[in-house]
Amino acid sequence: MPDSEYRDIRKLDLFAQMADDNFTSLMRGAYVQNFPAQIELITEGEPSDFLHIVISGSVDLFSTWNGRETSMATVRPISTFILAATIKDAPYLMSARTLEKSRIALIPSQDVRAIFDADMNFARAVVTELAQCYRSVIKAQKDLKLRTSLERLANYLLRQQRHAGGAAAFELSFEKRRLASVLGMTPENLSRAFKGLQPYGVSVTGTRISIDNQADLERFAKPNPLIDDFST
Amino acid sequence: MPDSEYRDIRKLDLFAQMADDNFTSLMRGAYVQNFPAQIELITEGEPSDFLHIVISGSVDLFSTWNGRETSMATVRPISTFILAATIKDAPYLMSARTLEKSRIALIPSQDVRAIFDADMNFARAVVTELAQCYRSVIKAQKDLKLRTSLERLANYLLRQQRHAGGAAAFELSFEKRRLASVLGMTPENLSRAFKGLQPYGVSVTGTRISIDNQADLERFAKPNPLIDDFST
DNA sequence: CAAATCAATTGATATATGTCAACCCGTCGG
DNA sequence: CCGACGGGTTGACATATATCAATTGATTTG
Repeated sequence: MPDSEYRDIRKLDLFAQMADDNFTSLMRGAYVQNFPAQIELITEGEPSDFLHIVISGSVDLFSTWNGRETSMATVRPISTFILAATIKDAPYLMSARTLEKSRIALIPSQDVRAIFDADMNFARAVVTELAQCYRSVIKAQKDLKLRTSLERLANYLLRQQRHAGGAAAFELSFEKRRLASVLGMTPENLSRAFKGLQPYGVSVTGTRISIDNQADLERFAKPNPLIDDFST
Repeated sequence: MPDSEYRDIRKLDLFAQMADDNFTSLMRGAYVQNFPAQIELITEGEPSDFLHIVISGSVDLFSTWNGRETSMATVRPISTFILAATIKDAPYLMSARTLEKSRIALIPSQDVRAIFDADMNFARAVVTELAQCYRSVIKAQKDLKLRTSLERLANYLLRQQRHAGGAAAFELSFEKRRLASVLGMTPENLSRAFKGLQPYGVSVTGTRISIDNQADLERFAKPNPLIDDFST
C-alpha cells in the first residue's frame, strides 16, 4: 500500500486516535485491491470476513428480496462499510458493488475485533462510528415514512446542493436510476417528480440541477435537521 | 430501587459483563420513576441527558414531521433506548411516550460515557448493542423498501407468531392503529390488508390472530432471515 | 343505565405510485 | 457513417395507498 493511502486511512475518524502499533498491525493484515466497475464485492447473507474501506471510486450498498432490488446507500472515499457486521461477526445484510473503477482495502474482521479489545481509543471510535451509522439509518427511515416521494426528492436536492457547496446549480453525483432507487421510487416516477418540482423553481438538464428559487423550494421541502442533517 | 430490579438490570447484555463497582456507580446516579400511560418521556431534538431503561410497561418511539407522525419501534422490558444519542451526546432523533403505566430507569448520559471509557467489558457490550440496533433498522428499511404493505403485514404476523411461541393462534401485542403506523400504513389500510390475507388462511377476531394455513401464508410472505430474523 | 368516546371497520373516492410500451437521444463499436 | 445499445423520458393505464365520511361495537364515564 502506498504511503499516501496509508496516511489517508490513518486519518479516518475510526483510526485517527488509536495507538501506532495497533494501527500498524491492523494494516499488516490488510489487502488492497483495484476492482473494475460493476463488480459485486460482497453478497448479503455471506459471513463478514473483512471490514472494507473505499480508497477511491465508489460503492453501492443494495439489497434484494423476491426478485426486487433497492439501493440502500452509496459509499465514497474515504470511508468504511459493513462495520456492524464485522463487529457482530454476523452475516452481511447488504450486498456491495463497485459503481466505477475502485480501490478497496480489506481488513480481516477478526483483526478488527482483536484490536478493538486491545485499544480503548479504537473502541471509542468504533462506537462513535456505529452510533453515527445508526442515526443515519434512522433519519433515512423517517425520510421514507414521513415524506412523499416528491418531498424526498426536494430534500435530497437541498442536501446535495449544500454538499456541493451551496451554489444554485450543481451536479447530481450519480445516475438517475440509482437516485430513484435510493429515494425509494421508480425511474419513471423520479422523472415525473423532477417535473413536479418545476413550479418550485427546480430545473434539470441531464445531471445538472439548478435551483432558481431557493426560498420556494425550501418552503415546499421543509428540511429538518433531525432528518436531513447528516453531521449530527 | 428494589433489589430485584437492580439484579434484572444487571442481567441485561449491556451491563452483564462489566465490573461490579462500575455498575454500582452507574446505578448510584440513576433515577427510577413510575409514569402513567401516554406520557411523553422525551421529545426529538432535545439533548440526550439520560439513557433510559424500561423496567416494566412499554414505550413507543415515534417521530413527527410537518404534522405527520410515525411509530418507529416499541420498547419492552427489560431493555434500553436512545443509546446512540447518549453515546454521541447528540439530540434525540425520536420522541418516546409510555403506552401504558411504566417504570423507567434514567441513567445520566455523562455517567454512561465515563464508564464506557473506564470499563472495557462495558464498552464491548455497548458496541454489540449498537451494532444490533443498527442492523435492526437496516432490516426495517429493507422491509419498507422491498415489500408492499400486504407483504409487510404477512411477515409481521409470522414474526409475531414465532415470538409468541409458534402456535397457530396468538394475540397482537398492541393496538391496530399503532401496528399500522409501525408498518407504514394507515389504520384503514391495515384493516383491508387483514382481509387481503384471508385467502392465505389468516383470520382475525379483535386482537386475536389465527393462522389456519401456515404453508400458504409463508409461501406468500416469503420470510427471509436477512429481514425478519431479529436475533442476527 | 345512558351518553360519550374511541378504536375499528367499511364504502366511496382521490391521489400517489408502479407498470408497460414507445420513443428519444446520446455513446460506442464496427 | 451506421446501427445497436442503454439511460432517460413520456403517455396510457393499472394498482396501491390515502383520505373522507359514515357506521359499528366496545368501553368508559357521569
